[in-house]
Amino acid sequence: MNAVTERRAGILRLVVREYVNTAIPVGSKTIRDKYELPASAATIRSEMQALESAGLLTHPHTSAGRLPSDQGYRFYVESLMGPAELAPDVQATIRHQFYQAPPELDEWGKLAAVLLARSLGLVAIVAPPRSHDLRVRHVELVSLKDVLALLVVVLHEARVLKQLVTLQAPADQAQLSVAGTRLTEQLTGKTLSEIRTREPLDGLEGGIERSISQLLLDESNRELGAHVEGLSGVLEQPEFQEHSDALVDVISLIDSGSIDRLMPPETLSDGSVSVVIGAEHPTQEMQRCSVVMTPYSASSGISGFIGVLGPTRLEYGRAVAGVRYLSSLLDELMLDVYG
Amino acid sequence: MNAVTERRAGILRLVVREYVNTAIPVGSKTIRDKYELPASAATIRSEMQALESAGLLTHPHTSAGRLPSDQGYRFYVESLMGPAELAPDVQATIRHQFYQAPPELDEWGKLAAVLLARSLGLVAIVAPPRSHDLRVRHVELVSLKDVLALLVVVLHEARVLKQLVTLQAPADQAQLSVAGTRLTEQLTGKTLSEIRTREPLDGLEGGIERSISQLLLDESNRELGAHVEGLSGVLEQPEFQEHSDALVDVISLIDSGSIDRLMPPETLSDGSVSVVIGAEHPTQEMQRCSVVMTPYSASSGISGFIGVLGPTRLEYGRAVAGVRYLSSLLDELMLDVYG
DNA sequence: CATTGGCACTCTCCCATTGAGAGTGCCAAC
DNA sequence: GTTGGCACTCTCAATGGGAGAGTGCCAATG
Repeated sequence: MNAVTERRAGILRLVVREYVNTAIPVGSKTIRDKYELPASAATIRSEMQALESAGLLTHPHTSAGRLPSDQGYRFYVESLMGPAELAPDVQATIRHQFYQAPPELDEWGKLAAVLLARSLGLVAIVAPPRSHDLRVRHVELVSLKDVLALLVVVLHEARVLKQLVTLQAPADQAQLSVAGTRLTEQLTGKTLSEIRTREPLDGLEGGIERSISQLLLDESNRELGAHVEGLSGVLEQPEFQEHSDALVDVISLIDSGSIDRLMPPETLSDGSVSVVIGAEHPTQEMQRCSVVMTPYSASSGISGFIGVLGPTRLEYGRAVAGVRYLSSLLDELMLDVYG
Repeated sequence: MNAVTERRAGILRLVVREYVNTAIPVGSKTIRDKYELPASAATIRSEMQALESAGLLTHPHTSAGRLPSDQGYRFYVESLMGPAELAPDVQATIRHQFYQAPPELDEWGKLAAVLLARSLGLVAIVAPPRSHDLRVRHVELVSLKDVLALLVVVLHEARVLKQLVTLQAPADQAQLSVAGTRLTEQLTGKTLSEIRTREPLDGLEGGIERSISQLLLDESNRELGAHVEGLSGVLEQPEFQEHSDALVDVISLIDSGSIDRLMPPETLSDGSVSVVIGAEHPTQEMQRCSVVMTPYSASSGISGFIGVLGPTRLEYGRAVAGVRYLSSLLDELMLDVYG
């Protein structure tokens, strides 16, 4: 009775396509006229009833067209959507833009977010990876004036941390350079915990060593500076024109920086693109939205992720393709540079 | 006839206060009952008529209460609001928070934006100052692997720039350190234009020198990373619940990063807090909003600015007080550290 | 037995009407 | 100049068709 036959699947696919494009509940007649099915409206109606009793379509009210339920979208994503790949020329264009940009993790992340947001008209979020343990590569001290100096620490993935430090006693640039070299020798390759369990240095270098510990600690606790783009695009979606309360909730989440409630890490499956549809989302305020996301650069430490967010009525195929391609591109770029 | 007498000014002040609190057009009776004026509703009505013919009040429609026009707000801000200062204990609390934060321009900016946005329920924007000419203080090279190295340039205001560079020939850390020292000697205190007019170096150092020029150029062209906070707060304002199109326009501007169209520099008067009300704003999309902002740290180069943005119906007194205090605090902090 | 045309039914959306309420504008009286 | 009174205007919310779209169901058909 409510088994999903070939034809029903075809109709579901058409309903999803049509509804995603128009945002208007789609009726049996529309589908017949527009896609020239070899069946009458009545037949399609009864098929739609079957799809509805299978939980894949819904009714806003008794006499309106059908639209996909969360499970309907789920079925579409799993079985009907087909493989999602960007066209080769699009891939080339995107790749070109990345190789033009300055080779900075932050720049890439921003570019990825902008491209995703623009092309899909959705909110795009790119969170940079965090190294689980920060490893010192180089230490440098620059004298600013009398007892004030700038401490610059270069980490293994070419990240640069800096902090103003106040010295116990005045020191000139020559002394500071020597101290920097000494500290680099002592600390290269060490993590925070390794530095802490060492025999502490004394004098000028001891003070700087403590500053470095503090700096590493601060950095590992710092909230990741995720890139969020495309708010304005999603504002124009009809679903948010009407239920503006839903939108306010989501913007509040974005605004308050609770990225992990927008794109909860637990829904990230093993390295592939995951799709979270409507009520599947663990966060209450997000249950009118869908999220398409994937981790990247999981090679070392905590991986970052890249994803898009929009109303459940979104183009899953294009979203998955875009997210997948950009994540693989980021992986590749990072591998090139940070090895 | 339409001269603004003492009493009329008092009534205007009350209308502004009442309307700012309630967002409901205020009628003659409301004002009389709530503030116990020694005059009847009819008298107040005729006074309000005078204020309206002077262009300070408006009518949404024939039989509704009055609300301030842009010029009404302007008059309020100029003449009725009184001096705007934060209470001393509030000042102390804020100051305390700043001295607890890490001494980083970026951290301060963010904190300022968060505090302003929270306390006023408005969008707060803090744009960091840009040095007109970037002056090199220190150059450092860190070897990453074979021909890949990290170039770190410290500027005069303790800003740190970094860039990955590919060397023409492999070099070990010792060679790179020597090159860094040489470059530091050669370039300390120089600006981009000064570097360019120098006799260029050759070999390894020549390549790095070109990278430094490029890095300085990129940095001076980079759009300033302004902090924007409090979007969600302003979403709840009743004016945006209704005319959500106006909101969309503003969010689009914020989202697209056109900070200078939100808070146009030309409206910044000489170092004091400026208030831009509704249609006074040069940007079309902003003419339903007001902006309260001020520059800070104008001592050297291009100053940053700090400001808030909301519907014209905003608490000008508190906004001016908050913006003024935070800008002076930022000035003070920057003077302490960057002298 | 799946498919089809036909037809009543239901629900939304739009529009006009209505009445209550709030506030004004004006006038005559003080 | 100030006041009370009163008619007037406009919004807002509720009401009630009427048109339109789409369904649900049934009986007829191949």
